Amino acid sequence: MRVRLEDVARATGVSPKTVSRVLNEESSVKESTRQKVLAAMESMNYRPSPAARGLAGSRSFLVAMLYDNNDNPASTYLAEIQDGVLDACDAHRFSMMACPLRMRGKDFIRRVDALVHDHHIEGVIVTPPLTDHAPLLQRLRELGVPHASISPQHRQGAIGVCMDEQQAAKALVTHLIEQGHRRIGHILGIANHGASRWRLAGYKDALTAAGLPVDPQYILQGEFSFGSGVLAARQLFDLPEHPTAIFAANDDMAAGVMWAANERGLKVPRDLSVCGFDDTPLATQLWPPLTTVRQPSREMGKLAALQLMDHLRGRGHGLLVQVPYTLQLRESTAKAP
Amino acid sequence: MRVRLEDVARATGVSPKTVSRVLNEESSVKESTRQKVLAAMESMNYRPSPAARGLAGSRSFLVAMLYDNNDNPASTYLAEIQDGVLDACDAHRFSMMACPLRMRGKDFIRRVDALVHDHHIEGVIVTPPLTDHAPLLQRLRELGVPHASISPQHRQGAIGVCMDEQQAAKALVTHLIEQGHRRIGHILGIANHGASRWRLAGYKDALTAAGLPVDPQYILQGEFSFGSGVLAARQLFDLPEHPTAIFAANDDMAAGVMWAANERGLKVPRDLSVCGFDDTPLATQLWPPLTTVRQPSREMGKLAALQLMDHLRGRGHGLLVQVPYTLQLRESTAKAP
DNA sequence: ACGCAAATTGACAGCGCTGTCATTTCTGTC
DNA sequence: GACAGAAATGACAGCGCTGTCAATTTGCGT
Repeated sequence: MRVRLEDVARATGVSPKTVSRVLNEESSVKESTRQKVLAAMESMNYRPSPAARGLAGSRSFLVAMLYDNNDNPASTYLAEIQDGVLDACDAHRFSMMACPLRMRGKDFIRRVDALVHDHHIEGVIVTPPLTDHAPLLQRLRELGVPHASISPQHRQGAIGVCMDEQQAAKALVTHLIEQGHRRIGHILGIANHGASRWRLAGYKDALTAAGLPVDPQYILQGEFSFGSGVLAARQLFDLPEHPTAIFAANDDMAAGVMWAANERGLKVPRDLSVCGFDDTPLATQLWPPLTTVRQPSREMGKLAALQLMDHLRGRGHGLLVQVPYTLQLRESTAKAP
Repeated sequence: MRVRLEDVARATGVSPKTVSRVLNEESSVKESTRQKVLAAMESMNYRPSPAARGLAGSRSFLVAMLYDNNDNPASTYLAEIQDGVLDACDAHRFSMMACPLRMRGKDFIRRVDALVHDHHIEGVIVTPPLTDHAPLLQRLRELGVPHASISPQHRQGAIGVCMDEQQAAKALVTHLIEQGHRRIGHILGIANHGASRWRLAGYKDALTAAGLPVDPQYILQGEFSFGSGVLAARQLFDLPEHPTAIFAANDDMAAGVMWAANERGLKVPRDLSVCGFDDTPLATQLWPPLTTVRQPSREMGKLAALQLMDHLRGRGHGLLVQVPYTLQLRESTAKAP
């Protein structure tokens, strides 16, 4: 009923083991044999059984994408990454399992153990903020499961993909300065997230490079959410000399800033320039459209998955590739009033 | 190295087969034996190997979530559904694979075949607009793979979850009418999507119930995207007697309407009331916040998955459960000018 | 043509579980 | 207390593939 490896072997006149070798792209198969087998597989529409492969060998052709759905950055971000990962997996005949994790208690590690143990997961894609969760990385190492990270903070020896967020933030704030802004507010993301750090660092770099002071009262804590953007913006507006521009560490908070500005009767960009980071769909759905930095999440997911699979296949050592950012200058920023 | 079923059997003093029976919750096991085995499993921290179970038996404890990532409704919608599905799977020791499908050509069906064949997928969660893709459903039937649908159009005998979108839309538009609006525009979603039909039907119902005419010039085609909302809104504004309220078939298009209103210098809600549908995060990130209908996507994903798994376990026949909607009246709607 | 190392290929067991069917142990009944 | 029939358990093969290691073929130098 099902075409088995043995059937292919019989049809080709070789042993099952040889077919297995072809299937697994082992090198010790004569090219002519390989071609014959490949042809037979094709014509018989043979599809190996992952269950059998998993049982017999060690491989499972399964990778897992780990994400934190509690301390969750915008869901579109993760959705795009997932899409990219699936895309790459597809191309390499891997399958992916999505695994939401809650970074709380020991249960967290248990889930990872269970996942790896039960499904023979071969590798893992780790997304922020899990990328720097020491116990997780530690456990993965113990389990011998390679992982590729997306935007990890510790890049030493990491494999995966990253972007120069600091440079991007600096470019963005520099743009504001060039527009004549001198009092520029910044709303931080969740503490300890790499994104928060890099974006703050870039903000400071830009100010310093322009000879402007870094004034702590213009830097407020946020947590990447729309609501936290609103709250922080209100505080900034309450300052005696309120900023003429605000750089929020992500688009959601920038949207919050614009919301708060509306509330105060401040017109964007006439009275206030606003910019964010990530270029989520939201950015172009706001009025006015938001100046931000495009982060190619989908592409990043794909690249990370490719790095991981290359590594698993033993080809290449697995690298941390860097993707370029793009400034998206839109109408939410303008010359200083 | 790994605790196997056999180990548990030895520890309990029964045959492997009996342990297997306990594992699979078969009924013909004496209660006292069952308890002993269960206790041993627990204390030995036994975890069955999905690969072996898949190979030997027919079960895989895997369900797939199928979605169309081309004709994609807002990604947050799918992300929330996925979260709900994963939640339910987790509770029933099932695993889930996310499967983006492109509804084009024969390749589409091939992918489904491959999925079911390769991974022994036991059941499928189908999301709109795949819920009414005849060839897909047909194939699933042929393959003998049960599926649960989320908001299917053909509810006859379907299992899954739905919401009375027509009633919800009617309630929403009725609210507009009560606010004094007489010229109410509607922007349609993608043709043939259930969501588009129901929301239009509800819109008409409300008008008719209030004795108002259904004027075709106020009903424009959209495609659920922000951009299509902008385009449709512009056309509505160009009408000699433009509407004082617009009901867009989803939040993204409603955001587009608000964008276009800004462009025209129309003040929402003073000059124009706008409402959407779905209550995506976007709804509260707009200024003013959007009046819409809350659709509990996460919950729906969870319920659909539960229905599917109940069905797979042979418990219950699998039902089409209906979830309640909630009107979210916010500041984007007000009395007619 | 002969010998030897390297390159290919194959035989066979077994991965951890479940299906099938046989066997044993209970029930309740007369 | 013996017996039919149901309830509970077990023996055994095998799911489709790969690891190990042995067997065979090939290529090449002399």
